[in-house]
Amino acid sequence: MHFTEKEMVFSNIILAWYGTNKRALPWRNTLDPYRIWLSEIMLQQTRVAQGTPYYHKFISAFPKVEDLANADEEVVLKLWQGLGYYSRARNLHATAKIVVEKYGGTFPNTYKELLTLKGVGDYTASAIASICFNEAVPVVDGNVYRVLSRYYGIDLPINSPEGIKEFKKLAVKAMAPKNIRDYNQGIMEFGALQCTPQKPDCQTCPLNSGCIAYNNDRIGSLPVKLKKAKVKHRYFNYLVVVDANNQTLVQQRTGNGIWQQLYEFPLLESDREVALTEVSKSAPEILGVKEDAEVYLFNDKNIVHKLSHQHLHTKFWIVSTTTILENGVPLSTLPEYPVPVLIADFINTFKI
DNA sequence: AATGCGGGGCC
DNA sequence: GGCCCAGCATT
Repeated sequence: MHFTEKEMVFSNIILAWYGTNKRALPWRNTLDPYRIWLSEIMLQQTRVAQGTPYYHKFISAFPKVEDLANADEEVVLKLWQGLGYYSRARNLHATAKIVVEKYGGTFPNTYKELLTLKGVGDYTASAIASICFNEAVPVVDGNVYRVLSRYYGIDLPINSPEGIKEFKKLAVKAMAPKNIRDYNQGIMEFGALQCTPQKPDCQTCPLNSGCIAYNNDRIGSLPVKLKKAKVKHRYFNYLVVVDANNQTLVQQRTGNGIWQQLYEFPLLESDREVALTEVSKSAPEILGVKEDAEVYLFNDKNIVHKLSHQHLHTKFWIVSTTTILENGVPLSTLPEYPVPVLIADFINTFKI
């Protein structure tokens, strides 16, 4: 292996910077693969500040991987509620079961084997392998893309196949294989705290003299990222039925799309807004209640729930019926179901 | 090679 | 309103 001086300088500065600037995060006091894995899954596309409370909740509820494996999926999803990207929770649960059943409760200890686990891709396998087992594999996350693209002046789009390949190669060259555990965490921490997306602190940056972006006034234009698709607008009409026993109906989302396995009220989706008369006409049949049900709109203005690629224009319709629901659940039990934030917010404000 | 998948914080 | 966040799976 050959190291150029530039790469030695880079990794050494990252290591030195990390030594004096690293935060005391809850998963930094352990090398337990279970805890590292849990933290890494939670932090995928998620800020440390948002993920941290969930890490504590999960460690408290499931101290060992066996505890997680033995839990009901619904309990796992309920604890995950609000963190988003719910496939992570389902894959987390599935992987816990595999680790227990196939690996006897001990996580695999190589990048290659870790990569076979559900929800564990190149980044996460590298993170676990390097942090827990000192395997010399570089992590490439959003922070690393930003730091490398700026320091080395690389303008390949970080979300293009070619860019992903090139940055991975560069990451291999730039890393400190003998101190991979600290180097990997260090470059991410550096990206999170010093070389930030907006207004990086270049004045105090220990890498600024060798930083191509900084020295060519290109900080604001690196990294390069291809634009994503436009947001799609959807119109959700939730039918919140209330029967004479204060019961309502909920259902689990199945199939493809958002919020798989989470609960919601019976949903009437349309390509544009619908009026009270239309809802009044169709609600009884959808819900299986008498025609004389009374329908009124709960939220005067649309609630616009924003996801990355979708804006959900939502109305909650209260359907009051004298019918006693066969499959109804007490309104008081609604807080027990794993639901999307859109539904959780409604439940919190809907008090009869 | 593209697209879908959450929610929140910051500007 | 746009961007980004310790990315992954699917097509």
